[in-house]
Amino acid sequence: MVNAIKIPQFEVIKQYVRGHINSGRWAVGARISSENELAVSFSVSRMTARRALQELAQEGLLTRAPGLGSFVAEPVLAKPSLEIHNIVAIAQSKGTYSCQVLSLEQIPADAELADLLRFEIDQSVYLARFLHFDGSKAVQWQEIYVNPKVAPAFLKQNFTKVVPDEYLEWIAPSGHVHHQVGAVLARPSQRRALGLTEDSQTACLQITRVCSRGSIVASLSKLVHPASLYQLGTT
Amino acid sequence: MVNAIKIPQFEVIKQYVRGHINSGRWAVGARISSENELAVSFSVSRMTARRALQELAQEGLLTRAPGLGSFVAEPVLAKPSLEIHNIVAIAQSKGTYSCQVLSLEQIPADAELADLLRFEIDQSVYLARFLHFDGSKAVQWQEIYVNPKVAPAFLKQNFTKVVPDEYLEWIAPSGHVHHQVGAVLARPSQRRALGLTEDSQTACLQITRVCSRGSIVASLSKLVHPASLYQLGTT
DNA sequence: CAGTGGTCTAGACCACTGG
DNA sequence: CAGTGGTCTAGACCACTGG
Repeated sequence: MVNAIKIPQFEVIKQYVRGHINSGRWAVGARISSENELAVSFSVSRMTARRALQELAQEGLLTRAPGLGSFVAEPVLAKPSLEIHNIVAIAQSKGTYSCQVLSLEQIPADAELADLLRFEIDQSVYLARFLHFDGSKAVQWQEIYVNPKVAPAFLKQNFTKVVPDEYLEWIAPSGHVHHQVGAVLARPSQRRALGLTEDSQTACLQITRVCSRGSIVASLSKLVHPASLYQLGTT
Repeated sequence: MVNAIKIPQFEVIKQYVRGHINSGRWAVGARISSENELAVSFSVSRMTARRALQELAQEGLLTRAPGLGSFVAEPVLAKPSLEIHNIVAIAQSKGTYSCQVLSLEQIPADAELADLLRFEIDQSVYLARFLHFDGSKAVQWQEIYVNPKVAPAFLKQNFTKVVPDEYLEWIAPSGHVHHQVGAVLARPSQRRALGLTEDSQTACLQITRVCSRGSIVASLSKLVHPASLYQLGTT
């Protein structure tokens, strides 16, 4: 006996059921054997058969209903999703991160901004622009609007030592973060900052990030990345 | 007694443990009560206490190890992810979808394409270009390379009646789908097809999608969307 | 060694569904 | 009504970890 790894009984039953579903022997919507039937077939207790079906239900292969039975679930093609990897965090972990402060100011919110931040019009907002580097390469242009009530000392920070987003997360952990991804053309100032020369390079991925807690918006960032440097991927 | 909904015992224990973790009374990494201890404390059987801890472990709040115990897990901030919503499927469900075939051809794979498709160089590949409409508006430009071995009859389909991707999924269900999102500038032909006039509108979101099964690549699509029409979002 | 979590049993009671 | 899944019990044996 080489490598006699013990396979749990509930796993055997799961494989059996999975096999019948994947091969199509049990059609979508069809009722499958009950816990009791499986328990008898496999000579196990009901709790063991139950565990198999339960886990398959949690994996989305089965639907179960008291009084009715277990049914082959509609095959839900795993909805593809993209991880947003933070290019700044990556540079930091490599130790090659640096940040250039382009501007720090306090402005009154115009109508559009007030709407986005759930502010009153003309309420004062911090506006900062940063250029984030990985080594000598500018990888992200950031424009961030900050709620002064959440981070009153924001403009006084030394952003060559503290990453803006980390500072905000530190003093006011955000409950919800909303992301939106789109494509934009680099504006001339952005093009210069990011070192984009040819017209063909000016396509940028823009991530709009809103950090909020409850009904209070803490910050809104626009992150612009040269398309040549930044891609979102999945499998 | 109004609305005396029965709360299962394992749920009570889960709430108890969750409370101690969220409030910080049990620090990250700390060992928590064992199954046996909880069973005694709550006057339940070990299987019930076990279920509570097991489910919390699956939710990522606990780490468990035989012989050692259960520990408060590192709080993993839910990594933000983007759903890729299929603009074509949306138009279909609205009943306003239509498709225009721009080209259908068979070409030999050049070096780059052969690499992407895991093909031999000069092996024959189907290449098709489509323009997908939602009503009278062109919402997606698609360029798709198809493996003739997977879908030999691909070029003979009537794509005003069948969506290319659905046809492929139908005759050869793909095991893995890989997506990549980037920003591109619309090429002149794409700009014309998508009805983009001003230069400022030519920023496009491009999704590269590779469908494969095992080591065989079935198709590779480049989907180009005007940035004004297509955004990816999350919460 | 005593304690941990992982698997498993043979029972039990329950609310619920269909015929 | 008999059957279903949901909850629960009081036992059991196991491989594993630390002291």
